[in-house]
Amino acid sequence: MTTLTEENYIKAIYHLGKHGTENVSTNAIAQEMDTKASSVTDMVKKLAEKDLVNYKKYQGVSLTQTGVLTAVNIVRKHRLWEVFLVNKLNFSWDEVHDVAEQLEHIKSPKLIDELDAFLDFPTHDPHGDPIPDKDGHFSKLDKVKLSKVAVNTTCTCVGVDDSSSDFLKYLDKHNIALGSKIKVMATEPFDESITILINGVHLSVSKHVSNNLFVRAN
Amino acid sequence: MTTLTEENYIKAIYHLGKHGTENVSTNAIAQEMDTKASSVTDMVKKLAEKDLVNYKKYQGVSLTQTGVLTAVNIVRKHRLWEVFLVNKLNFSWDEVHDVAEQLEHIKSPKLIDELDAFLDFPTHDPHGDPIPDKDGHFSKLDKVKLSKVAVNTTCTCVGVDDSSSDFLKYLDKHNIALGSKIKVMATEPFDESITILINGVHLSVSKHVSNNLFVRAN
DNA sequence: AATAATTTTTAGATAACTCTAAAAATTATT
DNA sequence: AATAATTTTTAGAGTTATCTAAAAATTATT
Repeated sequence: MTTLTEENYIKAIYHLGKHGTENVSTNAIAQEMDTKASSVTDMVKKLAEKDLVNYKKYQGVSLTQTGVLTAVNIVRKHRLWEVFLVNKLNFSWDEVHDVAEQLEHIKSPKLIDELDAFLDFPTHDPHGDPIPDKDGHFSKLDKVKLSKVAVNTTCTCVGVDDSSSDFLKYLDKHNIALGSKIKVMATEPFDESITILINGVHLSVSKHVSNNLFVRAN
Repeated sequence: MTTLTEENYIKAIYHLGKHGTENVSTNAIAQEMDTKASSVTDMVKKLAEKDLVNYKKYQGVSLTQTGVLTAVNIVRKHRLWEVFLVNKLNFSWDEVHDVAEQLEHIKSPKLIDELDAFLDFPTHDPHGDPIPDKDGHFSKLDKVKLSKVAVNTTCTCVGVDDSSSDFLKYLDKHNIALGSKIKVMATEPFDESITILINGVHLSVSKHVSNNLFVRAN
């Protein structure tokens, strides 16, 4: 059994080291977790004894296979709860994080499987990040910035990078929401704005918008 | 802010001492929490310093006003989560407790208010126990055993006392579920069985059944 | 009312996680 | 390659919550 603290360390190592595969430095973890390097060393030793991380003095840490599995499971829980909060409880995209950080540590396999089914097996969270399935596999389709989508392609809005309330208000105003279908009609090399078709309406959006809106191919 | 452990102690005192008003002995708390009396003394001192309990050496503890409020809030969260698990995630009445024990400690006022609304402001949990509202007020209507209901009265099934799978299967078989309307038709003094009307069907149920089924007047 | 039994508290220790300050190792600079 | 700067680890200590064993207070029994 992993404690709450252990889980948070594993999560940090997972996120800092490209899914836990790369070596992560003690200081990087300390910064991410808002703690001291000496505390990290202590905990990393403990995690190494539990076979959750690979650790050699002064060489940094990476996750073992078990460690990755643990991390992916936490990510799965975190993202499913985010979907629940946004889709069912009227949370906005930028309100969910703190609560999901708490909910992700609830231990009950049945709970998370039933939640998954209740939410209709979502593949991505409200920020457009993929939700791993029960076996830890991620959907192949990755989110991309709208600005990278080729002309004449249709895609689905799956998240934002800039989550400032100004930006979210702008999206609201133009009926751009999670799940909206967007077709890229034309690009304007001059100012890098693009014209999109959304809800049957043509709309010109600036470079800032297309760079901060995540979409997924269909 | 209360820690998880503090919250569990407060909950125990609340349940043992008739909503925290009566004095509770150190040993009783120790037994309830599966810990040692000396640990209880230590924690109770800490809670007293935080003004959550009234404590005089060798005299037992009761909850202060703040303590009761804290306890009621935890009860509210616990019971709302139970409703969620049963009504939305296909948990059975007897599977919910352990998970709800974890979920009740999640800290987010918005979460619990939205959950309340999402569940349509339930007044009772799957065991028939009342859910306090935001201000800590309980519904006046209390659950009673079916055996206490007067002939010719209609009531609603709100919970069970015996939650053995045999009993739950029996209820299932006769279409007795949470929310079922039950009218008491006749009582049989001879073996204390009673005849009820449920889903338009007359059914004779034994003393055991009527003593382990909780209902509420309409 | 004195003694026995029980309950509760205190004292001292342990485990998990954290910290500060100093030492050791690594990396960067000249 | 030697020295400086940085990073990482160790050593020792604090906090929270727990425990065992012994002391103190309360309650029950004779």
